[in-house]
Amino acid sequence: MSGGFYVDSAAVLAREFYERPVVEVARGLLGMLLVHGRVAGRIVEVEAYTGERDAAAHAAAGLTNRTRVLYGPPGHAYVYLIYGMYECLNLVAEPAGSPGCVLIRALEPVAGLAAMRERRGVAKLESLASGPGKLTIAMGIGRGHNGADVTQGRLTVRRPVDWVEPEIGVSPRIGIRKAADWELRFFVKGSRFVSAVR
DNA sequence: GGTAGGATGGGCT
DNA sequence: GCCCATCCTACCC
Repeated sequence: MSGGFYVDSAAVLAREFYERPVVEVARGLLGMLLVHGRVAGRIVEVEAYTGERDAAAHAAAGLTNRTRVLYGPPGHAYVYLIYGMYECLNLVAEPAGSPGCVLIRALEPVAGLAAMRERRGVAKLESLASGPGKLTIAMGIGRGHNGADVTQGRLTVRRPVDWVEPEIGVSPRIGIRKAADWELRFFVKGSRFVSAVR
């Protein structure tokens, strides 16, 4: 199973998609395809990080070397190392100067399953990309992609031809200590591929 | 089914 | 020096 035609016929999202309030972008990303070369997954879980007033966001530290990408134009990747071992992928939203971003938290594997299984060292479909650290490994995404433009090139987000707005579940964000009660996690209701059911 | 603890390194105070 | 937007293993029901 290649999934090649299904992926290739999906239109790449343009910069305008990302140039909106971050919560709209986060919800809008559910059901879209994250594509890296021949590997692809459907986005089923995301979190919004809303900028400098959001204590859980990296942007709460203001403009630093690390957060520079967040202050740039939307539609770029922000990738950082967490816990010394894992990398997390975010997509920059809102106009330049407004540091909102969306953390991609889980994917349903769609294409390149053999490569995903090899990179992850596990076979079970539900375990390949059901977490922010897992999916970057499965997709072959790392800090080298920090700042990459996801509206063109090898790493893109695309709208599949059969996309319909999914039924969306909402919950607090996972694994944070600050602003822990803000309901900014969005996921595809009923998906077996999310990192947590609620 | 569940959870406690450790691996591991960079960013920021 | 402290704090992490995590994951896996070991161990216990």
